Amino acid sequence: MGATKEVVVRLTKYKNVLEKLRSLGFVKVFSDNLADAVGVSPALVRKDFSVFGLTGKKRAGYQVEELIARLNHILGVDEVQRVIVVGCGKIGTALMRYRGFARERIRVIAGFDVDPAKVDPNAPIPIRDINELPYVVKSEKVRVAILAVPETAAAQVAEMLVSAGIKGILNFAPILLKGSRDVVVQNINIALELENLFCLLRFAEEHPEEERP
Amino acid sequence: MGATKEVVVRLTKYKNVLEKLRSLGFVKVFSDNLADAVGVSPALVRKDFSVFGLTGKKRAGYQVEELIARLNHILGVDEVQRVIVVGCGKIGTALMRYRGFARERIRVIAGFDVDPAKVDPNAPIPIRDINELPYVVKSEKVRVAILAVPETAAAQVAEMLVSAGIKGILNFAPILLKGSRDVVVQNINIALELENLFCLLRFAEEHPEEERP
DNA sequence: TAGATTGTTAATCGATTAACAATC
DNA sequence: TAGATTGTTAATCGATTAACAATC
Repeated sequence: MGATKEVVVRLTKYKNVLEKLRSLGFVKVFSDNLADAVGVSPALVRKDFSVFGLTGKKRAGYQVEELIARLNHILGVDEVQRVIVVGCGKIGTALMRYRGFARERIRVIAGFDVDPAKVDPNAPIPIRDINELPYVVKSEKVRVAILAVPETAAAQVAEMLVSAGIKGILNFAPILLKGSRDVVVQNINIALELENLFCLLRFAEEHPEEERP
Repeated sequence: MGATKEVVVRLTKYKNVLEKLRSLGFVKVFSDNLADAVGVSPALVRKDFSVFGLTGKKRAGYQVEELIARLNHILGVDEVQRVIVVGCGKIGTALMRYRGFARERIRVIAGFDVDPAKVDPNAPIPIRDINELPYVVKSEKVRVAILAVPETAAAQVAEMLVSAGIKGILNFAPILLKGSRDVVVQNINIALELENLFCLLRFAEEHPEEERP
């Protein structure tokens, strides 16, 4: 069994590197090159590929173009991925307009907020009342939501998302949401990441000889 | 050797749970409780604690108050942690005012941008010209920076940060920055997280019997 | 051909867990 | 005391890597 979270994360990284190589005019690539770029061992690159039946040619490496196409297929990003942003505070609004999404074929189709003052159905990316969420999710067949509400509302809104039929949540609220059989959750806790950074820093300073994680 | 990134991440999670338990009036806690809250095994909680010499009492568990104090000390968050935000676009500005930081004793002391129109040294959190960065980092002894510049500028600005003496970078730019002996890097690639989410979702749908990562 | 690189197997490594003696 | 929980050891598990035969 290969499709662990770690493998998926690496496949996505390989793909991103490959796209950069392609834009530089590369036609073929060796496991060695990808390993260096992503920071893993060449053996792991080949192993990851073999799990998904991605093959190369001995001595000739892998075809960049073909590899990208097949990775896109495996990763299911052949087509545009549609998401909604729930909570249009500062973080939410920034995410709605985040430029990095377009390049990855991710499109934010709507934002939602409880505050009537924020609602604006005619904006380029409409902001709608949160009560309309279940209806929109159903009619637009949205499967993934970005959750950017305050901590106090997070658990409750998350439940609402799940019962509306959302299958994946990228959670920016500073609370550890747990996945279930009904929903996959990815938590991004910014303050926690910073805390960890300070902490890793301290350990790095105390034990300068050890290698970096 | 225990202080891997994973252990540090878990210690921070334990601490956050403990703070919530404390606010609920808990005085003692068992490894079992913490394990459930964080989603790991009780044995792992005890192991993590023993690595850092955190001991409890058999049958009486751990003292919440004391445990928090000692975790804070171990994690080095006894005092206020000061950071700067580099790049004051939408994400950067949102991060400068992020409420989640205050609770974790993280303070953004300044923002930096290349755009003179954004510079505002008299704002509550001043925004300064990026050329002043090396000076500010030195005089204010800043060790950690949040990088929120566009992809095209990221590598170059990161180098500038390192030569200015920054020791830790939380990178929001959609580029995989690598750490070195001089700097610890934590990458948060929002688009990549979303892509992974879509992908995990697909695998979860194809293999409904398997457990969640 | 000689040399290089893949695909895969077996070995290694590290992290997690089961289990249990100690003991409150 | 009996029962419960810690702290730790040994076993397990899974992921990574080393190594090498196949072969281009």
